[in-house]
Amino acid sequence: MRTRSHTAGQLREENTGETVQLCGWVHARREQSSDLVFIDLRDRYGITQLVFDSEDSGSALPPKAKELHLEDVIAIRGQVRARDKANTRFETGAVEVVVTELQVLSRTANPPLIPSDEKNLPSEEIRLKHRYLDLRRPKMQHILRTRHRVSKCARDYFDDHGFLEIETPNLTRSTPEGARDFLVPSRNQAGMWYALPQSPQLFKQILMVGGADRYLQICRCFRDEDPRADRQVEFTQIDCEMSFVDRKEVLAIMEGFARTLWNEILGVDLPEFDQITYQDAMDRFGIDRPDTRFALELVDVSDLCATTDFKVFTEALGKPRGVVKAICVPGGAAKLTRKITDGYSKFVQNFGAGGVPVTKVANGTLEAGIAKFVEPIAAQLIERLGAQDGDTILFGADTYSVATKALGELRQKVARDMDLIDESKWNFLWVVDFPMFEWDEETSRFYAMHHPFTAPADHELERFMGMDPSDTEGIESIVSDGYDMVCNGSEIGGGSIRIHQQDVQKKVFQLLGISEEEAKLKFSFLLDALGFGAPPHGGIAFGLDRLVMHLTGTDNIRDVIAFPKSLSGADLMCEAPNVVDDEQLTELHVKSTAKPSR
RNA sequence: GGGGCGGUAGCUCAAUUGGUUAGAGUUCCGGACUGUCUAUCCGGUGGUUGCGGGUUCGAGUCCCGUCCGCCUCGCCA
Repeated sequence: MRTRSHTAGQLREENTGETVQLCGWVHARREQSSDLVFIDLRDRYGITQLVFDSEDSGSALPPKAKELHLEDVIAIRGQVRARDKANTRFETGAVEVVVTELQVLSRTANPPLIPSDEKNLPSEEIRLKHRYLDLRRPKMQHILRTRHRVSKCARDYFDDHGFLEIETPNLTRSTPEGARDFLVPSRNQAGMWYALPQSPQLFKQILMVGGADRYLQICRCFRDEDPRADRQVEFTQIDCEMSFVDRKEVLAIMEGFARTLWNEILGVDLPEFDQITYQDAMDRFGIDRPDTRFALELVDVSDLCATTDFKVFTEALGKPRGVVKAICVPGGAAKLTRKITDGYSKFVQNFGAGGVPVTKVANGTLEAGIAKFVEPIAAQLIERLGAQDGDTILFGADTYSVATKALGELRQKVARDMDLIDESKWNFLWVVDFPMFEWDEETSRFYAMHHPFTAPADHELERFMGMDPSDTEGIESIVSDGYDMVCNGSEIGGGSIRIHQQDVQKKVFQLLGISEEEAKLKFSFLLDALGFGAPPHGGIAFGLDRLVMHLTGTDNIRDVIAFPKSLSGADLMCEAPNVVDDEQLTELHVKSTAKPSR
């Protein structure tokens, strides 16, 4: 007995009287007496109650049932019977199966994780180590199923729109820029290395040159950087690219995908996505992926504060690109205690700011905190912020980038503290008009904000091609044709219209300080391809893991990956990474320089 | 690489100011009970307090080091 006639989620009242055969795990055991035992049988499809009853079956089955442990694997034969009182927790709750035959297919040791115990979820360390037990939990089964449905929805939607699914290599070459690569030594070519792809970016562009026209791939990407709650070293993209399109057309297709997905999985009809420019997002929200489920917008009050004698403000405004910005927190006076706002000062220090000057609105003017310093501009501040009695005003004063970033992060923290986030909302938006380049202080050079293959916006092309590499202000101001899809403050997709002209691509390399020789050495395949008739093209990559996180309501990326890695990049179940034999290393022409400590 | 939190029974947690034999729930083991719903009731087993040092009459508790997990800054074109 190792096959089944039905799954554990299948039986209904109309099956009453049928003789059935079921297989699965012992989810719960309720021993009513030595002659009456209930077992909840679980498989991927659901849970069915089994009854072992000596009166009904006339057999000695109940004593055998008593020997069953949670998570034993069993097969049973029995008769479906309607129940007097249905159990509404299970889809099969209207019936039960009176067992006449029982076979234990597999015993279990005392498990460190009990899938039916929803109250005492073991530590994540144990969940990861015994992943096969964790995956049995109904919640994890739901996530796995949702992830499958998202992949299927992507394939169906893009197939409907003419996209071809095409695979690209996982063993590829390392290219400069971007994240740290995972490397694979070559056996055949001593001293040479493959790199695992950070994304199939160049391959998908070359597929466009190859005439694929519309491409889709659900592909694994690898970036050897420290993980976060929403980031893994190994993650999955829904990667798309289209030929002969402009930004408008790409956004329409991709927005259509997100809308289809949310409808398919959640039954939610999303409204048309808002668009916001990068500059606007930074000015108003202090972040390039604003969460618009709440207001608390950043307001520039530099001009007002310049007239005060408050040293924190005047010193900030004396810096290059110095600003003073403020957030008005409605009703903050009652909830944001001195202790909390002191904590905010500490919080923003994580982002390089000195602290958070605070004041409150009362009786139509400002009181407490830095009120005495801003007294002369109190009326104007209140008016510009639209503040009312009982509000708290939080300031950020520093260079534009520091003040903006600190207040942007603070804005989100305050929203959580004040419970201002409506969790039922789905606020999607496109962030557009990113800068092409970003200055890096440490290395004193420009980097591509998105990646070096992003095209300048159409109206910028002439200015871009004439740009002098020494004109840092000019370079910084060039707007690209890149875009991000943002959902509730989380970036779920990003892409751009790509460069399809060789001379434009060469100009990007020039402005990035990549010499012609280096460009030829590292990117000749791309430059060559662009020289043989490349169609205008653009695309996007969605973070599949993050989409599933949103659709299943988890804030932990490990929950949506069957076999995820810990923060140190370890697979706690199979214990990767691990040592290898010396012979393997020799064959690969590799010698470790690690100290033999462990 | 930096900052923070955590590691005590198979699992989830507790243990006062450093002080008696490290407790409870659950799993597991044994028993009672014929309609349970993660059943209930009675009894029992179960501990290298992550690991290594140190301080002390005495350390789960304090100190130093180290490993692991989580959150986070840097990083993530």
